[in-house]
Amino acid sequence: MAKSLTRIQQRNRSVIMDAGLDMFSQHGFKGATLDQIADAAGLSKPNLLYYFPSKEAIHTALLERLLENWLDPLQALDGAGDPVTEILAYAQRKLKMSRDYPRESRLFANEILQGAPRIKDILGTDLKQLVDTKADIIRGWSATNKIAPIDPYHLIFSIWSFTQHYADFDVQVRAVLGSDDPFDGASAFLEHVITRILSPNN
Amino acid sequence: MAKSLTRIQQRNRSVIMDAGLDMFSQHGFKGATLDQIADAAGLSKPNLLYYFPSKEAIHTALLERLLENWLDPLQALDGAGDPVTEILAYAQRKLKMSRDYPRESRLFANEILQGAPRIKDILGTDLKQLVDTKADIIRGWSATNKIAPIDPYHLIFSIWSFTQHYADFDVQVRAVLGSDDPFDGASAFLEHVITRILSPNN
DNA sequence: TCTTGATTTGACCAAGCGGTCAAAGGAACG
DNA sequence: CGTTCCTTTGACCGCTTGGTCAAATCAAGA
Repeated sequence: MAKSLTRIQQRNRSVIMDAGLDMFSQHGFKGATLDQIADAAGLSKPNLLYYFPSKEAIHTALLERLLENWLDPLQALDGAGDPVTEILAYAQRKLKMSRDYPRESRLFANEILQGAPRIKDILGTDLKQLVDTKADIIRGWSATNKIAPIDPYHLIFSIWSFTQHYADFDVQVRAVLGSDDPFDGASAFLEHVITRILSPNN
Repeated sequence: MAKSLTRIQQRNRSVIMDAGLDMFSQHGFKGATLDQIADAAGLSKPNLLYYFPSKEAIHTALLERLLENWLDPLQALDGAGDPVTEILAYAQRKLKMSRDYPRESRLFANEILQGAPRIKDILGTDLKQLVDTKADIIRGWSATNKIAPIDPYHLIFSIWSFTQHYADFDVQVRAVLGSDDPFDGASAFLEHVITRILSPNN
């Protein structure tokens, strides 16, 4: 199926999705126009619609591709590993995603901000199930005193919010810090805070 | 000046701004339409434009009103108070704003996500200056060992991101937690984490 | 070279959009 | 009751937008 695509088709679909990601992540779904996307992709608008049947289709394709990898960092959290190391590594993976894929993060943020009309069901099923599973693991670690007692759900929310903040609120962060790369500082802060919160000595 | 407004003018401007806040915070600037806003306000579109000269004007008025109070919680952080108490109280004030004014938070989030085209200058001046001032205070507390050493900027970012998360990503939070009110849990988490991070015993 | 299917485009369309305007309807006050 | 100013509206306009279509161009194999 996927192999039946021409080289030209592969290239153009890829170029279009990249241009669409630029526009949708920056202007939101309604704010982005097909003309902008076509222009950014270096194609005419009818030509763009030869590869994707509609604006909606581009957006859907982007969202689907995003969701394939969006949960990977949390999925990789290993209940058999060292608790503090695992949670810290998870947070760092998430921060790295904000650094390497800020557009994807903003695409996701736009979708959630608008009430997640296209992925609300996934949030309530796949995402909730995954978080429940990992929260159980963390709760277990707390119960056996391998980490300090803590609410696992809000811990996960705090990791999400903090790491995504550097992608979604990039402009604000750089306005305050003076446009130096904030990620190294964020990474160090993350390590310091998480180890301090979770270390079970008391 | 402001007193020269009729009762009807006051009421309608207020109703329009409320409807505009609903729409802009949910759909973004481009995603919201004058017809939607007029409809939500219970007015005809020309009537709406009798009170505000343009869609842009409604949006600007909302942003200006927002910015009047947006920085208050941080402004109130008192360098003469007890360090941990002050920072914790600041975070709780910020969380309360997410609880009481989620639409304002989302309006702000939309603006920042899109690159802050209308308030970027404020971020680099007023906001930066305020943050610098308060960061100095926090750094001072760290230096004199009244709180544990910590990067004040990323501490502030973490408070922003965590507290605003419950307004901006409300749908996701409720999808995971099952639509129970998340704010009490968030508040307890905040208190626990901040005291633990900042307590200078070591 | 010819044919076939993939690719590209200029011209076009209908709907939705922000915004205008002249005229009608109300409210307050003498 | 009449005047004046505030308020409201239906009809309309020009522009942008997502999307269509027939025709032109191109690529590749027989």
